[in-house]
Amino acid sequence: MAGWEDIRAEVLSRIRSKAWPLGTLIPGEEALAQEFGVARATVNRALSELARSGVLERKRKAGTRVAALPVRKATLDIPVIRAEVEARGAVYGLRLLRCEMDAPPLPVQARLGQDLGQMLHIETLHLASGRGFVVEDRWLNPAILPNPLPDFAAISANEWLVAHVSFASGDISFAAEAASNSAAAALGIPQGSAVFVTERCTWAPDAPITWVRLVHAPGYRLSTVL
Amino acid sequence: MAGWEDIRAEVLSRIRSKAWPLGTLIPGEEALAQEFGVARATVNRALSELARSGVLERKRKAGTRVAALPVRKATLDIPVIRAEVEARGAVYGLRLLRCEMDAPPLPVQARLGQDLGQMLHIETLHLASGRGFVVEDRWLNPAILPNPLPDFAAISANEWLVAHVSFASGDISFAAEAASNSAAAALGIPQGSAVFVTERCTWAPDAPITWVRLVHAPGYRLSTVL
DNA sequence: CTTTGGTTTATGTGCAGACATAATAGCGTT
DNA sequence: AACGCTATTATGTCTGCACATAAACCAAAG
Repeated sequence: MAGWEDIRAEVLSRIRSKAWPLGTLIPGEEALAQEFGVARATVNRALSELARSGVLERKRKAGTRVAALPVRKATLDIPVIRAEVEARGAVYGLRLLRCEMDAPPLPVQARLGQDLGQMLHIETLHLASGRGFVVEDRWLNPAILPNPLPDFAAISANEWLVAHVSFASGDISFAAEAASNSAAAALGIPQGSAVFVTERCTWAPDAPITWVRLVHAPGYRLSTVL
Repeated sequence: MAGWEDIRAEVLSRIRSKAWPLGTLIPGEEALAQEFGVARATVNRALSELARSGVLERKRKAGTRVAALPVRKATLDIPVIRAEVEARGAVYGLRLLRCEMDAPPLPVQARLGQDLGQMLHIETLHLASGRGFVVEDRWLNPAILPNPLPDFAAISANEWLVAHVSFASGDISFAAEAASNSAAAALGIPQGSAVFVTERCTWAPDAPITWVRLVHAPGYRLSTVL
């Protein structure tokens, strides 16, 4: 019995054994379906998965070819911070450092693509079993926030947002930086330590929602399987 | 005409509008298919995509529910370094710093899960328009390498491997660290600078292939859309 | 020679029906 | 009450067919 996963495995092994070298045009779905004795839809499913993972490149009419420079596609899980802390077996806690209206700095305005005037600025220290885990520096567009606003000292902005504000698109980026004075102080680490920084920007269909910067405590690793 | 993307959009909007709150069990595929006037397969496709992106959780018999704590899933592309450099409009170059058999340090042995004895140790400096871009520190399992080995001063181990060695599984992780003496020297940056580090470990079906550590020059960002 | 437009063709997606599988819920037994 | 078996049920997948669509190719027109 040949399922789509079997087809995928067989195709993969042909690629890896160089029966179908990099860049080759492989047989069409119809031909493969006949060869494997399955329906074309099954072959389609298998090839689509392989294309999604970057092993194949497919174009209508042009056919399917083995990717010349395979680009591995890894999927990262971006959990809510509380879940991340609890997944490590630690007790989650948070401390609200700041929550006020303010004018965002220029880089933030630039990333949001427009000047929204005053925004809600929230800084939160997330704790794992009492130790600083990550500092969250967030700017929120007040115009799109549903009411009532919660007590951000009790529920993190991070978590409240995913539950109460729909988002349409966004981007995320990761970098290494030297810890700033304030972040280092909040995390209790030497100023200038190498820290892992996540920056995220999310948008509702028509307006920006939030820009957030997470400064992780030293030792943080982001990992996934390939 | 309702395609699976329309169904996906409609389901998403119901979730975001709280018509189906977080954690809710949503109607079965059959019911939705009837409501939308499409085949069950079409609903299945839409719901499967949403589950893949972390918005829904599906279990046989248990039904489909809106994820209680939405875990965003972001897909990152892991290109070959040369492609990454060229995508930035820079000219790619490489310099082989070391290529010799040696005993890997304990942490590497640990990550590979076994002591393989002597391994091939390759250090490469990748250049973008003449400037240091990333230092690659790689340990290769000599037992699984196909012959002949190329001239690693002409083609990077990175690139040669994806083209010549099949891989079955692997993991990847990212962290921020202070630059070591040797890495800082190779990249021409102050020792102790915050650098973005990628560590990857790949396996053939039955034996380890390689462990690699990439130290990126300051300013490197890894980004993707959500 | 270049451009335009139709034809061909491989993939993308749809439908209806069927069986497979996993996991729950309920039943009965000990 | 605890355990294990079975029936139920929602999702997962396959088949075979159909039509839609994008893109390459080729031929005709300018």
